[in-house]
Amino acid sequence: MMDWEQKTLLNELTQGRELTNLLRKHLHPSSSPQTRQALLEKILFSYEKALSMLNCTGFVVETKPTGSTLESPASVIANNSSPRSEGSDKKDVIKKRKTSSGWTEQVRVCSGTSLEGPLDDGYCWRKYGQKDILGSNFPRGYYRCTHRHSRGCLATKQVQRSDQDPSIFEVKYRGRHTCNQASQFAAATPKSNHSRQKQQLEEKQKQTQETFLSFGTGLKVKTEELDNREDIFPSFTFPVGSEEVDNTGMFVNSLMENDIMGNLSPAISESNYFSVSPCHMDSFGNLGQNVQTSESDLTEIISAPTSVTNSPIGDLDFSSLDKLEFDPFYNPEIFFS
DNA sequence: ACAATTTGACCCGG
DNA sequence: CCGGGTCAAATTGT
Repeated sequence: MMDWEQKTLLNELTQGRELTNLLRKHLHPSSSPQTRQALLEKILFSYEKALSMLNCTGFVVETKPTGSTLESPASVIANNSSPRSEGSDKKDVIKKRKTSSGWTEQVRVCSGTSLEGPLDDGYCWRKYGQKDILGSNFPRGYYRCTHRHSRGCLATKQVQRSDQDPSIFEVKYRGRHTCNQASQFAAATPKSNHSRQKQQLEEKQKQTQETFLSFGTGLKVKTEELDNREDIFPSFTFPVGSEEVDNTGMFVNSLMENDIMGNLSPAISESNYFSVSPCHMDSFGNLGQNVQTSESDLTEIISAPTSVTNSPIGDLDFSSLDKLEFDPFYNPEIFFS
């Protein structure tokens, strides 16, 4: 069977096509412009994601002129492509990934004296590894988005404590979170939907609150950007981030240079739909099969693994979602080829 | 019981 | 061959 990424990719492209077809249908003047707009956004998102998967090195989405261009070689991080385990597949596809992909950004965070509760960026991370790095005294932790498999979220990060100043943690992000979903409707279970939404809200509040808190306490934050051009995604991807470092019980958090409160500025044209949103959301995203043995993600999978129907990432949370109503189209109905 | 982390093995590029 | 990244079985946590 194809590996997970391939499948996700396929889903993405397929979805893109279907959405485009839908858009064509809705080209009639009778359709609302909002609908069209929504479809458009989705399509673009699909493209974006697909491209990012294919080309981890350099998809640039016309971002703001951050100016700073880091020439630093940036750590080279190879892409995983689930190597072993499926010895069955032969020559096939996409194995040619650029290994020198850059990290979306590097953030150095110094947590002040006070370490409050799990300051977290609203994303759910799952640690999948830790390694001692030769030059360093402290190990490096590897995290990936909890919803990697269930929603195809490719976000990843590394956290490493600084040698010089142990209170500083360097956090590198890679990939963008695609686990954000709106779907106030959708939801297979309307009942739990409510509580979930509530949760979500709370999360958000907590988050902001905490963030502010930490600022108040004099958190020192420094960020640097790795060479822009190589960025898979522009910096607005991670408005606010934070991390907790296991054993030590310490926390780090990171933010982007100029925007502290998710105040994603300028040039982000229409990208604001990447608003920070917590990870607990309902979803119906799925990712069929080949999830096989792998962990708990299974529990999140709701719909049938039968095909490429649903997008693993589900919808995006376009800022204006509540207004729009493209829900109807998002049904798996056809979605296939 | 399930979900997340730990940790050594494995893989891959340089 | 080595170092860094990821996997996955075992372990720990909830």
